[in-house]
Order: sequence, then C-alpha cells, then structure tokens
Amino acid sequence: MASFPTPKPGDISDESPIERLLRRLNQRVVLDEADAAAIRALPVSVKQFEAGQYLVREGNQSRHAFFLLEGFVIRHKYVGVGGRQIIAIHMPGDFMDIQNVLLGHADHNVQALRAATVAAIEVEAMLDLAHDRPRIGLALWRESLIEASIYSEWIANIGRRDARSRIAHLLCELAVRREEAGLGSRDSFELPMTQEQIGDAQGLTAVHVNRTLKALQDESLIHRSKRAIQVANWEGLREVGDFTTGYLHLEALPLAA
Amino acid sequence: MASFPTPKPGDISDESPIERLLRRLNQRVVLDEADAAAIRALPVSVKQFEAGQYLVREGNQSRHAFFLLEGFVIRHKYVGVGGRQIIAIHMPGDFMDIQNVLLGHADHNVQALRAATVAAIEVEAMLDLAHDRPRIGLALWRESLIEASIYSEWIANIGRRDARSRIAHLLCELAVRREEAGLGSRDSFELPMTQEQIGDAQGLTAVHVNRTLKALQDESLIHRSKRAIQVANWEGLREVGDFTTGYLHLEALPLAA
DNA sequence: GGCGCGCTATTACATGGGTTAAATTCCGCG
DNA sequence: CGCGGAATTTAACCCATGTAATAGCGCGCC
Repeated sequence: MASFPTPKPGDISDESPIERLLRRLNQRVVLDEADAAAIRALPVSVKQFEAGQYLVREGNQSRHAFFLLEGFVIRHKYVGVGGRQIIAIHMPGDFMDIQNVLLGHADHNVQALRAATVAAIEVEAMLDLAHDRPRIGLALWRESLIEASIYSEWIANIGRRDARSRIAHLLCELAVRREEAGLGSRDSFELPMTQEQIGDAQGLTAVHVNRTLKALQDESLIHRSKRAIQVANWEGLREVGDFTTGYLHLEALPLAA
Repeated sequence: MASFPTPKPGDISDESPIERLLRRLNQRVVLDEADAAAIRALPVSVKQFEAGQYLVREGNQSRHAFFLLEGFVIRHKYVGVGGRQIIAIHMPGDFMDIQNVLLGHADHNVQALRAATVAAIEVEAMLDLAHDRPRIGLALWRESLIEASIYSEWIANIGRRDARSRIAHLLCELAVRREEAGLGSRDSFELPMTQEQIGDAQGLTAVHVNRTLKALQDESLIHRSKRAIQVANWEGLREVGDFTTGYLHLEALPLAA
C-alpha cells in the first residue's frame, strides 16, 4: 500500500514515535518517499504526562499538536452549570489537537486519563509540512474530517438515544477503534474511564451509568470485572447501540499516490 | 486584508457565486492572486432545491461539495428508534459537505429547509485545487476545523445543558453566525426552522421546545411573532445559554500570505 | 372566501434519568 | 497487612422532559 517500506507489523510499540505517526498519516492518504522523508525530519519531542494532568487548557494558545503513543487522553469542556462534557476520547495512535495548527486558541481542555506518553510537534512545523507537502496536508485534513464525523455521531448518540443505547454505542466504538489501532480484540478490553467519566462523555450521571452497565450485564450483552469488559454478545450489543462503523471511515481513501 | 481586490461590501447577493465562495475562503486563510485565479476557474454549477428536498442521502457516494447561496440547509442522521438528529444548520455563505472531498461516503443526509440555491463543485476539482494550491488546501482544512469546533460545542450543549440553556444557546449561535455572514442584525431575525426541527437539533421534543420558547419569552429575553425572533435582552440570553463566541473562531488566522 | 394542512399551543399524565446519601469494594501506599 | 481515599453499587425519592391528545391558527390554493 505505502510506497515506502511498511514497518513490520506485530509489535507496534517497537516502532519509533515518528514511524508510528507516519504510518497513521499514510493510512489516511497514501504518501510517497519524499513525504515520508519530510515527516521523518520533523522535530518531535516525546513527553510524559501523569494521570489527571492537563496537556492543554481552554483559552490558551496552544503551540503544539500531539500524537498519542501510550495511555488514554480525553478532550473536554466545562459547561456553565452542569459540570463538564467530554467531547473526545483518544487512544494510542490518535492525533490530538491538530486543529491548533490552524485555529488561534484552544476551545477545550486536553487531559491525560492515566499516565500518557505523547509526541509533541510545534504547530509551525506542522503548518509548514502541510503547506509544502500537499499530500500530507490532505492526510491531516482527512484526519480532521474523520474526527468531525465522530463528533457528529456523538451528537446523534447523546441527542437521540437513551442511556442504554448510548452506552452500548460507546462500548462498540471504543472496541472497534481499539481493534483498528491494533491494540487488541474488540471482544475483551479494559475500559479506560471511570463511570463518572463515562457519564461526562455521554451526558449522564455516574449513578445512571452504573445502573445501565449493570443492565447490559444482566442482559448478558457484556460481562464485567473491575474495569475489564468482555463483550459476550457482539451482535446484540451492536444492535442495542444502533452502531455501525460507517462514521469511523475505516476504509482507505480511493486516491492514487 | 486580501491581496486581490475585495468585492464591494454591502449588497452581498450582487456578487457572483464564485466571488462569494472566494471571499469565504479568503476569510479562512488569506489567499494570493494565483489562488484567486484558480478558484475563479473552478467549474461551478448553480442548482435550485425545493423546501424539503434532499441534496445528499446517507450512504450515497456524494460527488459534490456545496456552497450555500440562498436559503437554509440542514444535515441530519436517522437514529434507530428516536427519530432523527440534526447535526448542523447551514446559512448562506457556508460550505456544506466538503468532507466528501476526502471521505468515501456520506454518513448523513443533507436537506433543504426551504427553497435553497447552492453552488455545486465536483469533488475531483476541489481535491485538485486543495492539492495544487496549498493555501487553498489550508483554507478548506480550516473551514472543516471550525465546523468540527461547532460540533463539539453542540455535544456540550446537548450533553450538559438543560432545555432552557440549550435553546438560548442555539438562538445565540444562529444570531451571531447570521450577523457574521452579513445577513442582518443579531437582534432580530427569522427562525428558519419549525419547533419540531429545533427539537431535532437539540435532542428535545417539539412540545418541550414550545414550552421553552414560551418561557424565554415570559422572561422577556426574547419576543416572538410567528417565526420572527427579537432578542430583547442579548446579555441575558447569552448568559442563560452559557454562550461565548470562542468556538466559532471568528478571528482571522494570524498567518501571513 | 373557505377548505385543508401543517405548524403552534396547551393540558394531563407518564417516565427516564437526576439527586442524595450511605454502604461496599478496590487499590495504592506505608 | 492495614489504612485511607477513590470508585462502585444500591436505594429512595423527585423532577425535567417525554407522550398523547386536542384545539387553534395561518396560509396557500381552488
């Protein structure tokens, strides 16, 4: 697929940060050797964040785009009364806040859910790259478009599905994205969030998330022990969550190199 | 600001479709004469749609990006049970479905709310333009990022605000976007949607939208007659809706031409 | 100028999910 | 191993919003 050597599949974390980043972009739009060379020349600094630590705070002018290497990171907004709303959940292999490249200020917070390792790239370097290497520009644009597509599905999820569907939908999404990112099977995984955080993501309270997870378990759609989730009946869960993968745009772009 | 002659301000609809489109992009990222010439060379076809007519249906492979010239257009998804969710409301001067340029299939419907005039551009032409003229690529990317930012605010609105705040927020957003688009004052405008459609946009029922609009009127925040809305107390409405303009990213990008 | 239809308005009643609070389990740390 | 704080679980109660039904209104159309 790629016109430059694909890194050995299998042990992902053996790859260098920049190779993982390159692989992700190449998955969005197929790149050529010169593009790959330009990406490999990017100045990247790898940073560690502790659980709970903020990478970016709302209103700040953020100077970096991030690529998540390990751990889980959320993006959220504080809302006048009602607490906060989580607007996105990121897992290793995701870009985060590439919008900083073209938007003047962050309109939300970015926070590590647990210890996280990220690659940080200066926005100027990113901008130059997108400008000078048009296919990389397209890949970044496409990355943003897929993220927007996920947002719009969340709007539908929160706006028009009841708690049971909503949570089933979230579990399906996390499972499929995990699997796509090569982080393991969709049938068994560890929930990276507390029930309160799930509530913040789905517009529910922690109490009701608890009730709902229990209900899904009582229906034998899932099994739980601690934070470990086993999907006992994938097709049933998918149906309850009214979940389809279309909005994740997993298919490759039919666009020749 | 623009390095090519800015069209006369004032009577917007006198401008040709392509000039309006150019002006919008130039507002996102400042373009040069060569960029402007490339845009002016775009093959654009102007199309009319009747109220209720679909421009794009979910699942179809859409061959066009659109630029709205007159009327109002919504994008929405059907949800398993609970009806539909409106995910975006477009007014003249908005791009619609530029994601079709880089995503294989539409994951939502696009429908005219009332009679609408749109400029349609083939996705291939758009893609070539974004690739060959990098600053135009950046402008389109930025356009998509702002749209995504609006999505994320809607997630917060629907997820964490009660009906009163939600509807106040929507009114503020529509008012400000109207004003920014040069369509009139934020203090007095016509709601382009029925109460049922407002409900579909905010995850509420038509009945409750009606109750809530009445409540806002009883508080003297707005006045209504038919679909005409007058904002009687902008600051009050803004506060109830917990509305700020940050997420609309109205400021110009600090990026030299 | 009145018929029909879609939208708005309003009421009565039902319920999903919020709130509060307290008990229980989990887990990191000394 | 045992302590303390955080997360989960459960229960009782309540309210914001949904549901259903019906009436009123406005406007295009014959």
